[in-house]
Amino acid sequence: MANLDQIDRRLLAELQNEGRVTNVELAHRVGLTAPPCLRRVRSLEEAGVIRGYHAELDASQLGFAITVFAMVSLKSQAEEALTEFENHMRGLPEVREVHMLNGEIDFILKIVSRDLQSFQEFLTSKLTPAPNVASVKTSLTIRTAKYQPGVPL
Amino acid sequence: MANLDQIDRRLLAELQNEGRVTNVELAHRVGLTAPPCLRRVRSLEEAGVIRGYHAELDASQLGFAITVFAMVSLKSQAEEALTEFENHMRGLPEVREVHMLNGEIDFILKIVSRDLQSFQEFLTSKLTPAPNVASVKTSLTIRTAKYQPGVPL
DNA sequence: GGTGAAAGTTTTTCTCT
DNA sequence: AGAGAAAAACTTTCACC
Repeated sequence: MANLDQIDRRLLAELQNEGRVTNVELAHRVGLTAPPCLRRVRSLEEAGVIRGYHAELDASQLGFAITVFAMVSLKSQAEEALTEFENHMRGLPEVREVHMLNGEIDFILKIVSRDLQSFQEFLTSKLTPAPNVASVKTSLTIRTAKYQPGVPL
Repeated sequence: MANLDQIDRRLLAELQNEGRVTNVELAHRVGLTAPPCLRRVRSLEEAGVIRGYHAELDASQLGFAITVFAMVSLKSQAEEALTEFENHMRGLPEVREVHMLNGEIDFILKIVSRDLQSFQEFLTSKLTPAPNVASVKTSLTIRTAKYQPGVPL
């Protein structure tokens, strides 16, 4: 775990909220001048504390009306079976997130599709037949009331 | 839904993957010069197709070891009860995502905490006593095998 | 680890097509 | 809408504290 001071934390909080803020503005907000601020950002990127930057897009305006959470149980929980399933999921573009959980459900997936039809097609032809799958329960997202990716800095 | 051509889609795909790419580089990748490329990006921001930019941070390096999915059922599904619950959740920084679902479970929440103790504290003192909550089932994330926020452009 | 100034890029505006 | 040139702003390096 990286050694981070208060300035680093504020800097990361700013970048998490506003990933394209300019370095001068960022420096100003955290009380530094531009060069040391940039050095800190670069070093946080190097260290992998900052994993990358992403534009957040409006799925519905792009024609992706359907967001689904799928709870998946596997037939075997052997490490080999788990990683085979994970690798398979990495190859499916509709599957945006794969989280391995404790308890009854082995994985929760976040799936984004254009419409119900293409989701059903995906479910029956791609997800259910994936290696080791015992059961899949899906829930449609009616609406997303809060979406603040990241950590509560 | 916005009128988007192929150039817009490629541009959005690039920004979703690499949110801090420079405008000149972005222009080059989509086959434009810088000025029209910037005009397109600004207009997509204006239209809300681009909702914002975020740095993706490594939660564990920042001392947030615990990611939990909580499945919440409410006592009432009247719209007023739903929005009251949602508004309450918006005020809790540990709760990063709130998705309303169809079926048995009313909401799925993504919660990020520093450790098990602070999560338990949060669960018993903040989440379970929230207005209208009938039941909460939580699952700890063992590992996240895929995390590609956004849409499959 | 921070500062100030200078050099190199990039963003942004303007004008033209 | 897109292109090229010019102005403004930002990033990045350097020498110094």
